[in-house]
Amino acid sequence: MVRQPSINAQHRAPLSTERIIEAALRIVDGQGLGRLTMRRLGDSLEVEAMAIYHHLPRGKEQLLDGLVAHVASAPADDAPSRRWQDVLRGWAADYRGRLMAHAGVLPLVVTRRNPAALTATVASLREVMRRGGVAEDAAAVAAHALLSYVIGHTALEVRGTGEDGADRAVDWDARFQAGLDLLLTGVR
Amino acid sequence: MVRQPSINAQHRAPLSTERIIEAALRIVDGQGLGRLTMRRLGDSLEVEAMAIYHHLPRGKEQLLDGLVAHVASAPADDAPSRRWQDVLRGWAADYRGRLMAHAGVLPLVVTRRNPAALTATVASLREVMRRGGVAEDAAAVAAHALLSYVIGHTALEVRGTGEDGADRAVDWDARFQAGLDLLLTGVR
DNA sequence: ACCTGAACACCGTTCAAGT
DNA sequence: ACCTGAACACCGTTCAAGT
Repeated sequence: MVRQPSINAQHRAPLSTERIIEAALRIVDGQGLGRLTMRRLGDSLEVEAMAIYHHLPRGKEQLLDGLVAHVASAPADDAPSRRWQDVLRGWAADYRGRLMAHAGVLPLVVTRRNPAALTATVASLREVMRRGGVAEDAAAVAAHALLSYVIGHTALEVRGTGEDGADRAVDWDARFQAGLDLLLTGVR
Repeated sequence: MVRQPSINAQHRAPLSTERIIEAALRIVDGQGLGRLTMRRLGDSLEVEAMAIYHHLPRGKEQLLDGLVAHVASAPADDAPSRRWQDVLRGWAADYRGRLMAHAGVLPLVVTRRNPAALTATVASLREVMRRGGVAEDAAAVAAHALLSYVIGHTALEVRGTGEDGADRAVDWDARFQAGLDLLLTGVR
């Protein structure tokens, strides 16, 4: 008889860092960070948990770093035709949406020691302002303040921190925009 | 023979929620959030881990909520003699110091569903501005933006996200102040 | 090279029992 | 009322082994 490859291994996309991160993100988004487990992650990839270590030798640490990199690294794309204020407003809206869509990784974004992702993002903001004619120092300050604001706002929004008294609900979209304007109008 | 109380139980301060939270904070500050364990916490209180459940029936969830409440609930104290801008500047400096001193709980502050602590804080900021003559809506927006900025900034600072290029180090104090001014000068 | 299976040292939490 | 001890179901990770 001709040898048959095992059914399990057949036509199964081979494991890759990319696929692992995506599966992990799916678990975090769907069930929360607390349920992201090496064993559960293995299950969802139809593989034993230990197979993951072949692709991520540093284990769960590396997995979490990968999630941060995947979510938090989103530089502004500078279109020369638009005013820098509008470019930053567009970026801020996108970034907020991104963080809200993956709220489970927010605690990781906030404390993982993974400079690369956020540093690239903050650098892109600074560059947008520089090209728009903002002075070096002011651009550096505003870039940091802007990213800080967006991250902090998302943290408050995701927790629903904001009843004005007890009954009046918060219009998060409006509040986000208003706070953003507060910041941007100060920049020269 | 007269009965002797057991040596272990003698002259030992009885367990209390307060003492448990403080011990937990000591572990988080000294060793990091990842090393906060019910068993280790028990050890540091010279008690079996399971004794903690008598005071915190909801277990570790309740413990983490307690840490957030302890660290994140720090309203501004309004001194009528000072300008509201200076009151907020003082509060911001304190709050930043507080979060930096307990950086390990930052991920909890950012995502735990515990409105009370942050809501009280944001309400106090709004009140300071209201009494300073800022309009209702503007005060609500600015209060949220201010807390968002301070939390976000601390998150970036604690991670050291900010090399301007590769070599130039960031003066976090100066940057924090400058970003704060950016925000406050926009408020009327 | 890539994955598995068994094993180890640890978790959070329950439950019955002690005082 | 307050704490203990044993137990349970789960973790992350190692290591030798399979193909």
